[in-house]
Amino acid sequence: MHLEELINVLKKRREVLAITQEHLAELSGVGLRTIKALESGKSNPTFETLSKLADVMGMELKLEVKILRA
Amino acid sequence: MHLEELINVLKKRREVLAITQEHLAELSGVGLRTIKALESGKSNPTFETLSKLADVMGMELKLEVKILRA
DNA sequence: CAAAAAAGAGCATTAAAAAGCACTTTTTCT
DNA sequence: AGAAAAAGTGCTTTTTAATGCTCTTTTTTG
Repeated sequence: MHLEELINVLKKRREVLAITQEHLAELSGVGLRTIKALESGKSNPTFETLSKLADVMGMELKLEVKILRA
Repeated sequence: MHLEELINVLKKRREVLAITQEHLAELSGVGLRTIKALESGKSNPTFETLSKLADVMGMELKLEVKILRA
């Protein structure tokens, strides 16, 4: 999953939960500025930032060996 | 997946592939110092760093909505 | 066991993530 | 259309990730 894709998943999830960037900032403890930069594709977020956002939106980060396809 | 777990997965994968930190650094373009710090749990890696390492070791990062369990 | 290789750690520098503030643009809603 | 809310941007500061170099410790291997 590339960064753009990950960003889209985050945004979509926030949309589904119907919460604002500001509310997400409060819930997650991640700065609003950081969320804005992230969602608008202007940053290379740290694991911790992604983790905080994922946690509070009921998501999880995974690192897996790729499945081989025929 | 928490950071410690992710680190373990990365280390295990490198072990399976039987490559050294140095070789991984060359393959991935991530600095050796960065890999050492990451694997010894002394950093909060960026998405880009994790992505480079995952790519070259045939792994992938995922962000998913958590599955509800009974 | 001794040598070699690999991993980990200290120190310093550079680049950039995170953060807050204020302002603009876009979207939403009445 | 106009108001209000939300999202995005510029600027700045602080913190820290990433990096390289050197050295120590640990692990592997002959």
